[in-house]
Amino acid sequence: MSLTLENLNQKNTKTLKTIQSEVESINRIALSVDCVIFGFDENKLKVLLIRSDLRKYQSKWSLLGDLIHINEDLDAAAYRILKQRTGLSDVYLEQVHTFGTINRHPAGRVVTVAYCSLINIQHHKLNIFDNELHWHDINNVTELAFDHQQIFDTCYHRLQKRIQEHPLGFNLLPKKFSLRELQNLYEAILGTKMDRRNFRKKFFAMDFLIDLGEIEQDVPHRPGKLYKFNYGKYEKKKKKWVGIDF
Amino acid sequence: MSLTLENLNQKNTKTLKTIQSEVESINRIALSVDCVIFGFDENKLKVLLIRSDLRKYQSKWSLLGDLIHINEDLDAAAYRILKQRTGLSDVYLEQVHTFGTINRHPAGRVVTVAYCSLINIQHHKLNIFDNELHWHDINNVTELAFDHQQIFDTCYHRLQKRIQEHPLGFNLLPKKFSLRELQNLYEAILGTKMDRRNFRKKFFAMDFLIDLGEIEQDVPHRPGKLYKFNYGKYEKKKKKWVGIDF
DNA sequence: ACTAATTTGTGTAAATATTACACATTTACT
DNA sequence: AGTAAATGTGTAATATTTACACAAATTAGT
Repeated sequence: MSLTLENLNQKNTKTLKTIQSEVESINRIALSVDCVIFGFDENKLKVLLIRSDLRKYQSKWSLLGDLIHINEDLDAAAYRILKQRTGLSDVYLEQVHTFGTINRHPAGRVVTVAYCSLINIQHHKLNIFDNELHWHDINNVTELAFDHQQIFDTCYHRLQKRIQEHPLGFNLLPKKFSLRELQNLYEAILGTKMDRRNFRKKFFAMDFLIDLGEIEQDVPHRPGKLYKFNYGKYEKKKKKWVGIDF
Repeated sequence: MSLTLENLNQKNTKTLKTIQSEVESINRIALSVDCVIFGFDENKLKVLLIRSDLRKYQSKWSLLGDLIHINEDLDAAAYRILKQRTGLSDVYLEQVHTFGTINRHPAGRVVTVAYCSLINIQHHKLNIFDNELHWHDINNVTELAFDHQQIFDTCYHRLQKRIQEHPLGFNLLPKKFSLRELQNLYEAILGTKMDRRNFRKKFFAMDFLIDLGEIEQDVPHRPGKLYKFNYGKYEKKKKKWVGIDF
């Protein structure tokens, strides 16, 4: 498109009153939040799904979502919706992306803000099971309702990126974990296999793991040492700078 | 917070009709887009700002924003608003983050979706100058209207990260550029100084620069060679994988 | 108590990437 | 012709990444 008369002639300054009237009337849109909650169990990455609220769509799984209230902070809405749907609190939610194509929702114009989180399934027991809430292996997530597949994919890619740059993974493990568990986690999330010796060398070189002087129990083979993550040291030493790399 | 009776008793399933009525009435919110348009000129990173539409706030600069229409895709709204405010089209906009605290806007509840872009100031001449639209050196961006400082900061950090991982910077340079111009760009955006020899080595090793066999004109010193970026080769060879690093 | 199966724990050499650093060359200007 | 300014280039030291193999610890089965 090129420059049009409409653009040239339009005077963009508006009064507060004009804007107030626009805000109060013609341009209001329903806003929702959808939460993509990742967890890790049995060496598989999982995600929490429910049957859609819309009975019409209950043959498909959907993300945890609801409309946000007009007098509610966006982040607060995300926490409220998560709690309402799952009973979970004390979970850190990160905003990922906002999806706003016109026809994404069958009930009308609804723009949705996607949030995602990573939790330890053992530490965060679900308290509410409405709409068949339960964990799904991410490799079986397919044909979600509405545009939820796209939202899920976006959040999953974000997760893959973030876990390489931040120590998110430790949230998904028991408080005391072995290096094998840590590697299984990375392999599950990144969908790849890694060399065991190099993986260990990498983490030992970072020097953020504390050897607890304990070993795994009840494993049918040589038990591994248990570690915990040194968040304090990480906060002090974390990378300020990376280089140009593409 | 722990589990409450309210949570246990709430039945989360709703009918389509219930949702439709929520979408159509109580929960509608004004949505806006704000654009953070970065450009590069005179070895400085710049950003496009206007005086706020609200006369009351016209002593402060603000981002390019407007309300989105109820029947308009979110991305389309961003492009429309950019065009309306600046006359610019053919500019790639990337969504960055959505800001939704209750009192962020004086005209009422307005949730805003921030988009950002990087353009070559020479290639994209502005056609509209309402509200004193013009380029500001990013080092002089301070005290923006509303929460626009926060939005700007978020977009600037995103830019700093993305330019290290993707070849965005070439959009900001002339079609033919010298390595010094490229380095100035990176130094301006990242706010740092780099070693000239190592910078060159890095880019030559990537092997995405095409030597045009031409040299700079009208420089008061030895002219540098001119290059262009090989987008085709980049698309084929670009990094699929990075490692764990934090 | 022995054996088999499984997984942990460890080291090194080669290749690659990063860093710090200095001087001769080219051009415009006077 | 001389000066000022920026370009273009190389190397040695260090750090990081990669590929790769074998002994030790434990359980389960006999």
